[in-house]
Amino acid sequence: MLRLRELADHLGVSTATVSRALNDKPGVSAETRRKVVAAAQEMSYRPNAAARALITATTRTVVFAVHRHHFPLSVDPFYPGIMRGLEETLAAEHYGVLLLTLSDEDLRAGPGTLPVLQEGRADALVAAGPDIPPQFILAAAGRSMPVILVDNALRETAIPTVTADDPGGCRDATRHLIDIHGHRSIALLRGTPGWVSSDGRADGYCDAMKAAELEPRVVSVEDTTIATGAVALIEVLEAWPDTTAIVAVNDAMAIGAIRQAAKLSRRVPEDLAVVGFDDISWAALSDPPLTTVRVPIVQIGRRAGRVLLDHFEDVITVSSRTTLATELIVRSSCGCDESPAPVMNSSGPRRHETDHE
Amino acid sequence: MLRLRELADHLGVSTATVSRALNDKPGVSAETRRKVVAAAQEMSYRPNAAARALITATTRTVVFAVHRHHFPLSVDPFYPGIMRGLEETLAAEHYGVLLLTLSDEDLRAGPGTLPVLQEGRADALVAAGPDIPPQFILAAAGRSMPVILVDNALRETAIPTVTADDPGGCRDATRHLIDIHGHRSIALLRGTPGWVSSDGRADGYCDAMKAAELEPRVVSVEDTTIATGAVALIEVLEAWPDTTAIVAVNDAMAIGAIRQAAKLSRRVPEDLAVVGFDDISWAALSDPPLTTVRVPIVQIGRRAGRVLLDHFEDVITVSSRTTLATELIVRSSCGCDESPAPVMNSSGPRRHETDHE
DNA sequence: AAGGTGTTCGCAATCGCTTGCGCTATCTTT
DNA sequence: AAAGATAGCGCAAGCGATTGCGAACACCTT
Repeated sequence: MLRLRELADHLGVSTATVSRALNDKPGVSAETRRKVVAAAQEMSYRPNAAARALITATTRTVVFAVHRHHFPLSVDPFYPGIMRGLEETLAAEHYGVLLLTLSDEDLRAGPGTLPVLQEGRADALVAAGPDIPPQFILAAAGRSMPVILVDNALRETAIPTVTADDPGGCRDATRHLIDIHGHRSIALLRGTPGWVSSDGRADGYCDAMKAAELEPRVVSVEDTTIATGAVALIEVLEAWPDTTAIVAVNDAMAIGAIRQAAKLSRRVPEDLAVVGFDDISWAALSDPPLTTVRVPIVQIGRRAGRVLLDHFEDVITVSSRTTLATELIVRSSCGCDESPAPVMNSSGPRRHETDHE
Repeated sequence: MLRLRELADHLGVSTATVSRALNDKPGVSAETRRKVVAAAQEMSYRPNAAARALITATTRTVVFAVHRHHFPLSVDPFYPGIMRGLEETLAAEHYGVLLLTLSDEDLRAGPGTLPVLQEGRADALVAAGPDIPPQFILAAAGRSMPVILVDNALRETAIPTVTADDPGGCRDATRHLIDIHGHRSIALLRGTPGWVSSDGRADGYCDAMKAAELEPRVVSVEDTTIATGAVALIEVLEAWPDTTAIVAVNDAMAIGAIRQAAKLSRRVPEDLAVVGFDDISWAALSDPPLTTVRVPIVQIGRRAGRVLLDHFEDVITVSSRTTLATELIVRSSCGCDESPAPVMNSSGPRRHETDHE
């Protein structure tokens, strides 16, 4: 491998000059800079990352951390999609993304035991998903490593966050059932409380119901899978037999509900309208095709990347909580015969952010 | 951050001794070693990765490269699953895994333009998938960076490889249709020729057919999606209307075929038996549930990790081509009413490998 | 003509760790 | 008892980049 020294000797200048020329630092004449850049290009010189990292204390690497059981999710490549978005935008600036899958053990032991986070191998941590415990996140943030959360949020902290507009998306979906199809008896199938996405979606449902002066009907179950979706539907129909429409906090539960409805010989959407959330790839392929709320998975990752790049560029940000718009994807499981043009989330793209300096 | 120097001063020994003690190098008494290790633990000392990398010319990092459009695949988290397996086993030895998603442009330009591969930021490259062009792989391997291929292979090279037993799996699936269900008119739905997985699976199908003295019926289409599966089925039925069973090279095509069969009012499995390949999460959920061949996704990644670790441990390997066993998962789309115990791939786990030294 | 200002560039220190080599003390051998 | 072998440890030289500081030079200003 060609070293800086050799390039400098070849040009008859000092390493200092070459370094400054290549890094766009002042103190080099335009003429010299041109020559240096040309020679570097010509001889295909690449700076050694380790040497640079040693002195700049910066690695151009960020860690993407996610619960091991959720990468990928059994049913959907949600976090891989986010990671890909992150990698796309960071790679453009020559940053790399390290994957770190966390076992339950790791989460209990905290970030102190993870070499990747401890040996100065990364400049920042992107923690994905609501099941990374706050104490883990705070411990990582405490070690003066920038942390940013995706598909998660922590109240009472200044930790930057990128999420989808869960409340808005679920509000739109619920409203669609109320306004377009005239449903009055709409139940929510939700998962584990405490997860920000589930909570946000539940809030959106309740908002829409209350705005229409309807009584919310909520069933909570552990986990948000096809199996629990089926169970939740049974509970709903026992508690409120007159229910005509279902909002599920994710597509897996919605599909579970649809399958359970078939077993109970309730036709979807004639007897029971169903809408989901996420727009996983199989939503379009279920029978009937599932009306759902698309979350901009890759864009979440991209935006997280942008936030980080701003941070590295010394754009000092006091607080940064980004919410990305969702999109209602209308298919036939809600009773719409043919798909009209997609309806944008009424709240539109939003970014709550306070930039300073 | 605590430096080696400070630890050494604290103990009243030299940095050399501390370094040797911590790295299990000879030249330190058991007693001193004990003390050093204890103090390091106590003061939670972590070596600086950059400094170490600079002198050892080794980074404890490997790159996982995959085509950007395939991470994740639209329908299935195949490569994320492999990456997770890779990360799991490498993390145990304190190695990190960098994700690199390659655009078509990157693939054309070659590895020379990618900072992550050029700046000495990684010790090895794991290239995933059949659509990374040979020239790209060879160029990367040429730069004295170890390369290993997963879900791909290159003839006439010594590049280590980890793949699933595609021929074996497809042979088993085909045999199942012949031996258990007595089918004689079995067609193969296959995708783009040249992709090792597709080719291997097609070979396995042909082998089984020839062994039973049956005429192969093969339809090739571009791409292996639900849509092309449907198209391929139409072609099959036009060419051979008496076909009673279908082998598809992946589950997406199989599901496409099942859906198309429904449109043509052929019942599955009564009029047409269908088997797929991959066992994606939705195979069990399709209607009818899909008989398919499970490929050990995460294990492929794990094995790739092991091969790399061996390499880093200076286990010199002349050639290494690992084939992992698949498993036939019998569900009702092939005509089996209830699922018997899963049938192991008859070829069993195999590893063609020549270790030297 | 002397001094001031500004630009361009090189010297050398530094980042935190590893490791070859040499020194000392202890142990074994003849 | 002298000489050689061995083990344990420290000194100091790197690894390949970045960067503060001063030197050299050109160009103005008084």
